[in-house]
Amino acid sequence: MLTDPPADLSALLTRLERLHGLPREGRAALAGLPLHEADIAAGDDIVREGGRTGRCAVILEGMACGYRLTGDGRRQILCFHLAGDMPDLQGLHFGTTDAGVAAVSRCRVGFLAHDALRSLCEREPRLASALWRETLLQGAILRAWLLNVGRREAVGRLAHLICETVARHAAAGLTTDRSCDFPLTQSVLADALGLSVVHVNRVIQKLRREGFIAWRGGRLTVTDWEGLQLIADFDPAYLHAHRGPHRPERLP
Amino acid sequence: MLTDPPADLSALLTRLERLHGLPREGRAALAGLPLHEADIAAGDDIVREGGRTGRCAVILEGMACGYRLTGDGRRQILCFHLAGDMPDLQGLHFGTTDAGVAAVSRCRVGFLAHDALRSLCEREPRLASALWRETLLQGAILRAWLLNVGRREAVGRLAHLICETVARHAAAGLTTDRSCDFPLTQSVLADALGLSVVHVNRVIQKLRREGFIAWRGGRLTVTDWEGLQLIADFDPAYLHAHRGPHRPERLP
DNA sequence: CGCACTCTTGACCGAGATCAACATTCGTGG
DNA sequence: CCACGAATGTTGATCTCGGTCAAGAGTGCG
Repeated sequence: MLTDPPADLSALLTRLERLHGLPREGRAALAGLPLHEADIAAGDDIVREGGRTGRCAVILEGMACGYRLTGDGRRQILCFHLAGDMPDLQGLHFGTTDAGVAAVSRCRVGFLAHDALRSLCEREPRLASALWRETLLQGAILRAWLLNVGRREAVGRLAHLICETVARHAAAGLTTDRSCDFPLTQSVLADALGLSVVHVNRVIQKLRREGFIAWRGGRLTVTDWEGLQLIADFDPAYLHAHRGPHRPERLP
Repeated sequence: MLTDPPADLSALLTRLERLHGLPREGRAALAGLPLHEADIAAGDDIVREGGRTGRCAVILEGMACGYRLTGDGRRQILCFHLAGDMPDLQGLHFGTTDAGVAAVSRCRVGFLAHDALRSLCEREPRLASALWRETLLQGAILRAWLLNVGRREAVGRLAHLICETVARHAAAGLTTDRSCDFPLTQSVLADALGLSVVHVNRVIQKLRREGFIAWRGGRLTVTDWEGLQLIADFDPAYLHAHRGPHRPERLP
C-alpha cells in the first residue's frame, strides 16, 4: 500500500497552508525543491540522535516519533509526527538534532537539503515564517506532553494522548470522524507516556472496558469523545487548529 | 537592588549575539524599539495563560518560569527563563500563548509590541532567524525536560535540572563558575520536576549530604560538578552552547 | 511581635514498576 | 498453506518509589 503512487509533498503543503497560512508562491517554490525519498521500516531511525546529515526530513506517509534516550538506554518519546510534519527543523539552524526520529509505522520520508531550504527561506520569508510557526506549534505540543507526564496519572495521560492524536489527525485533514490510524505498539505507547508496558496494557483495557475507545489492527476509534475528553482534561486550544475562517497571525 | 540602574535589553542582545549570531545591525534595530518596562513580584504572572496582549515579554532581570495547569489546578513548570530570554515568542505568531509565564524571583520585564517586532523581523531577516533559532533552543530544553520527568527517577531528575540551570547561566554569560542564582522555593522545584514538595525536600538533602551541592539564600553552588553530571546523566550538547569560536549555522 | 510562608521529619499508603509466566498474533520461509 | 519463532499482548504476585497526611521548626516580613 505504500508503494504506489509515489508520495509527494502534498501533505506538507496542505499543512503549511491550512495551519500556517502559507500562500501559493511559497508552496510552489517548496514543491519545486529536489526531494530525496526513502522508505523506512517500522522501528528504524529516520534521523539519528546527534546526526549531521545536512538535510531535513519530511514525513510523507506513515507515523514517526521523536525520542531521546537516557544514558542507561531508557527511551522517552517526545512527539508523534504525522504525514506532513517536519520532525527535525532544528537541524536547519543548528546542524545537529538532539533528538532522534524513528518510524512508528512504515514510513515514506522525503529529505530536503538544508542549503536549498535555507536559501528558499531567504527568498520567500513567508515560508520561513510558516516553518517558524510550525516550530512553535511543536513546542506547544511538547508543553502539553510535559504537563501530561509530569502531572497526570496514567489513565488521564493515555486519554490525553489519544485525544490529541485524533485532534491532530483532524486538524491536518487526515481524518474527519473520531477515528484515525494508530499503528502503535503498547511498548511504544509506554515510552510516550513515561509508563511501563504492563501498566499501559492495564490502562488500555480500562478505557476499552468502559467504552471510551475501540482499538484494533492499527485503527483507533474514540467511541465516547465527550467522556474521553473529560477524563483526559483535554482542551485543544494549544493545537491552534482554528477551524472555520482561517486567519493565522502572520509575519507578512 | 532591582531599582537602579534601569535595566535594558543588553541581556537579550548579548544572548542573541552569543548564542544565535545576530549581527550588529539587527541588534541596533532591536535596541531601538520602544520598550515598555515593568517590575513583577515573585510569584506573579508575567503572561497569563491564553492571554492576548499584543506584545512579547523579555526578561531583563530575575528568573521566570513557563507553566501549565491541569483542570484541577496542579501546576507543571515547563521551563525556567533567565535574563535575556523571551518566554512567549509564540504570541508573535499565534496571538495567544497556551502557557503562562510567572516570575520566580522578582523580575524586571520588558514588553515589545507584536506589530513593531513583526515588522522589524520583516526588515531584518537575520533577527527573525535568530528568534526562530531561539524557539528551537527552547524546544530542545523542553525535550530534555520531558525525558527527565518521564524517564529519570527523582535524584537524577533534580540533579539534571541543576546541571542544566548552571550550564545555561554560564552559556548566557551570567556566571563564570559553577554557581548561580537559584531563587526557587522547594514547591516551585516540585512543580518543575513533577514531584511532591516533601519528596523534593528529601532529595535536596541527599544531594547536600553527599556533597554535590550547596544551596543557601537563593544562591546555588555545585560542589562536585563531575559527580553531579554523572548522577544527572547530563550531556550539555542539547543546549547548543558552543563555547570557543562561535560559528552557528545561519539563514544568511 | 506575630502571622504566614517555607522547610523538615515521621508514619502510612498507593499508583505504578518489576518479575515471571503464559497467550496470541503475525511475518517468514519451507 | 502450514509451521514455527519472534514480537506483541495479557495476567498475577510482589515490591518500591514517591505521594499524602500531619505536625513541628525555622524564617522572614509587615
